[in-house]
Amino acid sequence: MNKIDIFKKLRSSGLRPTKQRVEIAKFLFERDKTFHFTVESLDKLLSKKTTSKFALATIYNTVHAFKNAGHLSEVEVRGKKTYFDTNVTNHHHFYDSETSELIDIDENEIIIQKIPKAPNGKKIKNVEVFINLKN
Amino acid sequence: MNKIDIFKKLRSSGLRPTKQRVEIAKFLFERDKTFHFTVESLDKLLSKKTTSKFALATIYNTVHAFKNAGHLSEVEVRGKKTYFDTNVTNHHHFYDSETSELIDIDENEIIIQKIPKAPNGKKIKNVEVFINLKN
DNA sequence: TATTTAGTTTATAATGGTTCTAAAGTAAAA
DNA sequence: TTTTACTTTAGAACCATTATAAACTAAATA
Repeated sequence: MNKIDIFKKLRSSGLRPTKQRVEIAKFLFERDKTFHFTVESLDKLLSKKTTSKFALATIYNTVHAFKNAGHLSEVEVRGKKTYFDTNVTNHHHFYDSETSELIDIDENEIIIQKIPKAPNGKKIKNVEVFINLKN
Repeated sequence: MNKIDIFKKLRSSGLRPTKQRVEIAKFLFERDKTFHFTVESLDKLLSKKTTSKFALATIYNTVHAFKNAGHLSEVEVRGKKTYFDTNVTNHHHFYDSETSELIDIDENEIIIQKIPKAPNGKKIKNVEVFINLKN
């Protein structure tokens, strides 16, 4: 994803391509593989990999803006911090609590044969499978 | 579950049956159905249903002691608060984000036909299925 | 291009759930 | 009954996250 595409991605989401957003977007989206992070880890990585400085609040703002625009998804992981994922398709996760590492599982790698009906008046929005790992 | 059983339950977990623990245990475990709660909701319910007073720290301490003893499980729900569950068997959940309500799904109500292998050197500890509901 | 306007970044304060602390209290052992 | 070890408690501390409001900047307007 080149700079023009980054600009397009931001503009089409109603986000001004500011210096900070462009740099964070480049860092997050110019990748082949899915990337998982917390705001804290992203902050550390950004200060290593770039020369710019980012206020912590800006990282929070930007990550939320990207999430609201559908460019990031939030993954529920036991613990205090919120994890984000550059993979925004429906998919599942392995979680290794030893290393706090998430690994994506493609939607079609899991087939559920039997599932209960949703309770009265409710519908199923989505199904998340979370596989905890051990050594 | 009568008072003697509550005492046994506590004693066998190495927990002194103090006034507070017994009252909280009675409230949590003398039920037919699974009960889901957060520390906040438990605090409110206890102050309604009992005449005793409990320091918030005591509720935290007690809930963690019960969890460590295997009498409660923790459920991962998107959001800030930690949810607990009196159902400590392997099972799954519906979650209704409109009402913040959890509903248990018995383990055998979900059959997974296909599942990926665990990554190199790792094993699968457990599989959690979380079904988000909508109206 | 200069000016205005609306959106953005920033440092810092505030928030809120949870954990820590250490003093007072209580159950169990001696 | 005395001692010991564990527990409760109120309040402080913690820490991830959100709010605030002043300084800044991109984009629109003139």
